[in-house]
Amino acid sequence: MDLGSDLRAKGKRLTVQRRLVLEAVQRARHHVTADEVAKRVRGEAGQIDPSTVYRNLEALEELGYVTHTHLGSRVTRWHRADMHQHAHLVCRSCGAEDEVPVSVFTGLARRLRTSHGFRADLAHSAVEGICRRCAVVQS
Amino acid sequence: MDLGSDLRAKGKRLTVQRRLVLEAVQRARHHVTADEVAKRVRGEAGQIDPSTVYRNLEALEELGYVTHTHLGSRVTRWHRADMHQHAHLVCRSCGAEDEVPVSVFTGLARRLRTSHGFRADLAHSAVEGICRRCAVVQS
DNA sequence: CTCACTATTGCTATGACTTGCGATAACCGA
DNA sequence: TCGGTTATCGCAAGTCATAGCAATAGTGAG
Ligand SMILES: [Mn+2]
Ligand SMILES: [Mn+2]
Ligand SMILES: [Zn+2]
Ligand SMILES: [Zn+2]
Repeated sequence: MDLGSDLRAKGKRLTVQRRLVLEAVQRARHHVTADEVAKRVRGEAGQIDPSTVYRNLEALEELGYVTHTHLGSRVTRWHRADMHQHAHLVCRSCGAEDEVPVSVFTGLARRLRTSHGFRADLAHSAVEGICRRCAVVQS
Repeated sequence: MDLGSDLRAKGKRLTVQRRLVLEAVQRARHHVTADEVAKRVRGEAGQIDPSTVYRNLEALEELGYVTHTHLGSRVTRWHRADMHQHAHLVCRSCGAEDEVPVSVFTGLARRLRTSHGFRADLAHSAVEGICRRCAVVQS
């Protein structure tokens, strides 16, 4: 299915801004912030309002074209939904980011599923903690 | 040790605002937002600036008097540090919150510790996902 | 008790969103 | 192709949290 049909099937519309926002996320190699998406769109086409970017990212997420994750800072990161999944470890002390495969979480995910009926998305928010290097220094 | 000595031992000072913020968190039965702390302080004493509340919560956290966690809505919740630990499950669809004992996470925590040297604080951010009831409805 | 030092306060500004609203433009049916 | 319906847009205003700065007030020394 193409974007236009997908959108209209949900009573939504394919606007130029929406298409540009999706293309900006898809062209990005890694996760991007909403502000970076806006800058990319402005470089490609004309002006676009920040609120339009936010609303379109949300709409595209509902359709399953993009997703977002939360890393340590207060900014949300967006990326195409078909990218390989991985979780993040963020050090509370030095801010270092590390990636781990989602397979590390499958055990816990299954446990939450069976004991609470809860389908957890454990890669959605970064795991905070103390990294190896900072642990050594502090002790 | 009392609050004043604890603070001065770290080169910090015991101000009226700081004491009021701590008392507000301690009197609360559950976790409270910074804004709720501000309201409580204003009810008890006079005016207090939001930024002062935020800075004092942070200072009291460094001393180990309070902690914070992140629930679904991106709002930070504060509570006294000596409360019993538990993690949160938040449903992405209906917003329902559920509590689970931290013991559910010890296996994963140990694994991250041995394989990455990372001391994870898995109860710090709520786990997002789909709750049992919403999973049934959607399928 | 008095005073100098400086941590902390209140206020203002900035950042990252979020929301309400009137104007615009997709979309669909005739 | 045209016109009405209404999703979406841009803009203004509001929220939560953080940061810079001058005025204020804990603190410890004398
Ligand atoms: Mn999220
Ligand atoms: Mn946090
Ligand atoms: Zn670190
Ligand atoms: Zn639910």
